Formats: sequence, C-alpha cells, structure tokens
Amino acid sequence: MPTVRGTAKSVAYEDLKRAILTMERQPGSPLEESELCDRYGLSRTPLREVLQLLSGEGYVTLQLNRGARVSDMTHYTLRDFFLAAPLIYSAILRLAAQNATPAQITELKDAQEAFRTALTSGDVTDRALTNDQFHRITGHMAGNSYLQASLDRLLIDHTRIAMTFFRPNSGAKEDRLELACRQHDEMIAAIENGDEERAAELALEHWALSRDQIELFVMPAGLEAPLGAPPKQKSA
Amino acid sequence: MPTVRGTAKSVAYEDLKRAILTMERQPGSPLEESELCDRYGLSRTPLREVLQLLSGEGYVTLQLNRGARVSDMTHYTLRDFFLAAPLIYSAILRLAAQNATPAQITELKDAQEAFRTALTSGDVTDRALTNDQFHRITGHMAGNSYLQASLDRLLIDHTRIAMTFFRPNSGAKEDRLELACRQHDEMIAAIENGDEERAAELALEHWALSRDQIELFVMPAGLEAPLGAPPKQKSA
DNA sequence: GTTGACCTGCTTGTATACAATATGAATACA
DNA sequence: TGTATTCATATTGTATACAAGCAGGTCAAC
Repeated sequence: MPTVRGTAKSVAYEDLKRAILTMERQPGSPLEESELCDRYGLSRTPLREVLQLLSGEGYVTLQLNRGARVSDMTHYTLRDFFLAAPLIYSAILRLAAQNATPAQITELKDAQEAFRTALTSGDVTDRALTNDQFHRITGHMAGNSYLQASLDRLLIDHTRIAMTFFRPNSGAKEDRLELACRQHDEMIAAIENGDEERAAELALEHWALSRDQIELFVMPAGLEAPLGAPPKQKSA
Repeated sequence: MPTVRGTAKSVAYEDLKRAILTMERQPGSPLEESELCDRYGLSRTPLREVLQLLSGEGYVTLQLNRGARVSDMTHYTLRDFFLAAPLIYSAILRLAAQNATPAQITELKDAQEAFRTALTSGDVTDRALTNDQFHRITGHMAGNSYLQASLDRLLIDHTRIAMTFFRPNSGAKEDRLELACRQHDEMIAAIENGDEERAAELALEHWALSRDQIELFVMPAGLEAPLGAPPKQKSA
C-alpha cells in the first residue's frame, strides 16, 4: 500500500517513519520542508509527496498554509486507543490464524528472533521497532485491508507509547518484557496451528499486559482508570 | 482530517470522491493527470497532491511510474468487507451512542431527512450519497480516529456496492430500503438516548439487511456463498 | 509468419521559479 | 505601559519547464 518509491524518496519516507515511531521526532513537532529537503537531498515537490503519504497513514498531520507536524498524542488519543486496541488486535490475530501463509510465518519467526535479540541487547529503539514489526506482520497475515487501516494507526501510537516503557531503567519490568516475548512465541504457535480462538485470546492477554504498562506510566500514582472501558468482547 | 484545501483544490478533491463513490469512475479505471488538470483547472502539482490525499484515504491507488487508478473491488475485497463490516459498524455505533454531541445529533437528523427525500425522489446517486453521509456522521460521533480509519474505508466500498442495489428497477426491494430508513430512525433514537447496546444491535441488524442485498447481487442465481462466511452475529 | 529489437510519442517524476499566506518585530497611538 | 497596526521576512502553495520511464508500433532478421 505505501507504494515505496524510488530510492531517494523511500529513504526519506522510511527514515521519517522511524524517527516518528521512536519519538526522535516528538509528537506535535513541526516538519519544515527546507530542513527535510537538505537532510534527504530531495527537492520540495517529492518531499511534499512523502509528507502527503505519511499524512495518509497517520504519521503526520498537514495544516493548510501551516505545513506539516508530527501527529500528536493527547489524552484523547490515549482514550481512543484503549477502546480500539483490544477490538482490532483480537480481530487481526484471529484472521492471521485463519489466513497466514508459510512464508509469512517464517517472516514472523524472523521478526520474533529480532525482537528477542533486541530485548537482550537493551537498545530501546530496537525493542520498540522490532516489536512494531512483529505486529505489523500479523496485520499482513490477516490480509484485511479495512482492519489493517485501524491496525496501522494503532501501531503508530502503540510503538510511540512503548518507547517510554521499553527503557531498561524501568527495573522490575524486565520480567514483563520477557512475558511479552513468550506471548509472541505462543502467538506464532497459535497461528501456525490455525487456532484462531487461542490467537484472539493471546491478543487480548498481550494487550492487557501492554495496557497495564501504559496505565502505570500515565497514572504513576495509582489513580483509578476513568479513561473508558473497552467494549465487551464476544470471544468465546 | 482530510485538510480541505483552497477552493480550486477542494473542488477536485470532493468531485473525485463523489465520482468514485457513485461508480461514475469505475473501480480500476485510470486517472490521467492531464485530463484531471483540464477538468478542474489545476496545474499538475496540486492535482497530484489531491491524488496523494485520495490515495491515503483509500479511494485511489498509486503505482510507481504508472499513475493513479480508482481503487478496485475484487471478490477478495468483498470477502474482507464481510468480515470487517459487522465488527466496525457495531463498535462505531456503540461509541456514537456514548459520545454524540447535540450538534452532531442535529446533523444526523438532517442527513436522515436528506436520505428519506432521496428515497422518494428516486435518484440512485442521491440515495447512495445521502446514506453514505449518514453513516459517516455516526463515525464522527464515535470520535475514535483508529476505528474511523476502518470505517472510512468500509464506507467507500459499501457505498460503491450500494450503487448497484439502490437502483429503482430492483422492484420488490423498495420495502427493504424503507426498512433501512426506519433503522436509521431507530439509530438516531438509540444515540439520542445514549442506549449503546441498542445502537450496536441496530448496527448489526442494519448490516444484515445490507449484507443480504449484497449477496443477492453478487450471487443472483442463488448460488451458495463461497466468498467467506460472515462471523457469527449476536443480534437478538 | 513469427519473433525480436529499436524507436517514437506520451505519461509520469523532479526541480526550480514565482505567488500567496502567515509569523514576528517594530512603531505609533491611547 | 499596554495595545493595535503595519511592514519585513520566512514558509508554504502553485505553475511550468525539464528529465526519466513506459507503451505501442514499425521494421528487420530468423
């Protein structure tokens, strides 16, 4: 879908995506055309097309006569996120279990390998990006363009949020990362066995783990969560 | 989100959207830049930006060095559609019931008024477009950007498909349109009362009606449905 | 008669020059 | 001293000229 263009342009496209996902470019920060032209060695026309493309995918927000900014994350964003995530993640993983091809399963295993390596290496951005990649592949497996539109947007913000709690200084949370990693393994197994129920279940468990981390980060004092309950699931 | 631009550009943007939704421009048909430049009185640069924008929203597909085409609809598309629609529509309507503002409810009532008029006037494109507009407003009410991404894509194809069965020559289907219209009324009531359960239920009923029409159209001879069974409904 | 390469024309991709709009500072006035 | 207005500057939006890539047809060779 992203229609990866000729090299010069695709470098800009990929690097901007990376920089936004890793919070190297912070939510809401402006993206000046001239700066990006210099950085990537493009003229304004193709660079603007990259920004349009990123805008369509939700990485960037365009404002008339005011240029582009990194899409921001407010507490409203987070509220929407908490509502949509369990719904979409479980649906995606269910479909992934139904439709995954052997080639995609291999790809997913490779991504998991990379994630595991990133966990031991301790590099924050590697952890976030390899985790992101893992979940994007499940999206490809599901192969549903409608749901993928939501998944892609969820992953943008999920990865940005994750950048905060993938930090190694979190201390006691290392075991949680290990649990997340094991859940990935179980997901692969469920997908490989075509066990859609288990896959959907794992998606929800995985989300619950992630959600707890996010809540701890957003509400460190242990406040109650008034941000909105996720809709009831019909998962058996 | 669409960042509606200065008039000249927004005319092109809106008119292309309309032409695609009404199947005036058929799925897969090429969109030549020079033709569109002449038609809308734009130079190529801003016109290309419009196409990029439409691409990001799923109306148009861009291919490297091969220009733009109207996004096509295959039976794969339809299969994905059947899977995603009940999930998203019910979630959207549930959230709409939770979050709708009085202003939005007024807007929705106006849209319903327009839809009812279109049903009696008998113009096919009016029926499809006013129905589309009704459902897009429910999307705004839900106010969840993640789910809205899926809804927007669903509505593109739903409206295009609907163009086939909103035709007045369908004979006995007029009463079904009347039923759809009454369901809209009930949706408005449920949203106004904040009755999210009923709203979600209505979304599924409304979808079931639409699904039956689609199945009749796709498999006119009464064939069995091999395109993928829709997920189990919990509609009462 | 078929197949292959080449060449012409057209469409798309890129760069740059020009126009329009917004931002911020300086100044005049209350 | 505070506020409003004006002007200068910078950034974005648009048009056009140029380069690159693809498509179709012709011609030649097998």
